Amino acid sequence: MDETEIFRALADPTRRAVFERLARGELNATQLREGLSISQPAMSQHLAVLREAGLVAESRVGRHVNYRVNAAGLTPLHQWLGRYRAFWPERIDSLKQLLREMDQ
Amino acid sequence: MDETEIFRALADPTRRAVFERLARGELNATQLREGLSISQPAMSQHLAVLREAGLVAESRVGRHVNYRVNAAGLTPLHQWLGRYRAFWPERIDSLKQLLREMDQ
DNA sequence: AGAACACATAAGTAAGTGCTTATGTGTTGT
DNA sequence: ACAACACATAAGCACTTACTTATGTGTTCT
Repeated sequence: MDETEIFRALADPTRRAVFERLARGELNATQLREGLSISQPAMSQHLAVLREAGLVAESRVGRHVNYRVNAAGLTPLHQWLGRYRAFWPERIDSLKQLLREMDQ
Repeated sequence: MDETEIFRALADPTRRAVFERLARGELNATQLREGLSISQPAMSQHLAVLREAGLVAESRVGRHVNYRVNAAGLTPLHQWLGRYRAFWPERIDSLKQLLREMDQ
C-alpha cells in the first residue's frame, strides 16, 4: 500500500496494461491474458504484485478468480502527485471541467 | 520521458526524497547529499535517472551543477492518473479548495 | 472417483538495479 | 602550472526482477 510498492508495480508496462484493462471492467486471469503474449504463471505473478500494492482486488467465483481495480488503490499516488501542484500542467480547465461533471 | 521511465524513477525512495527537496528549491548535488547518508557517485547516478526521466533539469554554475524540478516532468504521470478519474478518492472537497486557491 | 480446468506457487535463470571504490573531466584559486 | 574541489563515469558486486518450466491446490463435470 505504500508509495514505493505502487510506483514499482506501475513501472512495468505489462502491469499497467493489465490495470488499464481492469479499469474497463472486471476480468479473470485467463481473459486478462488474451492478446498479451504472456504465460499463465507470469500473469499470476503480475496480478500478485498489483494486489500487494493495493491496486487490484480479487474475488473467487467458482474456479475462476475475478480481478478488478481497487478504487482506493490510486489514492496514495494521487496524494503524492497533489504535493507537487506547483508543477502540474497549466491546463487547469480540465480540472474545472471535471468538477462540473462531478457536480451533476 | 515515457511513463515507464517516470514510474521507475519514482519507485526509489531516495529519488523521491531528492525530488521532494528539489521541489522546495534549486540545489546542487552536494547540498542534496546533506542529511541523506549516500555517497557522491550514488547521488550522481540517482540524479541521472531523474534527469533521463525528464523529472529534473540541471544547469552548470561554475564548478557546481544546480538541479531543479522540471515543471513539465510530471505531466505524463498526471495524464496517466487522469485516465482513472473513476477511481480517484472521494474527497473532492480538496479539489474544490484547490480551484478556489487558484482563482485568487 | 477421476479427468479437465483455472489459478497459484516453487525453483531456476538471464537481465537489471543500486551500491561501492577508483578514476576521469571540468572549474577555481594560488 | 598545480592543488583542491564538484561532479560524472567506469567497473565490480550483492540483490532484485521478470521470465521460464514444473508442480501444487481448489473447482467443475461426468
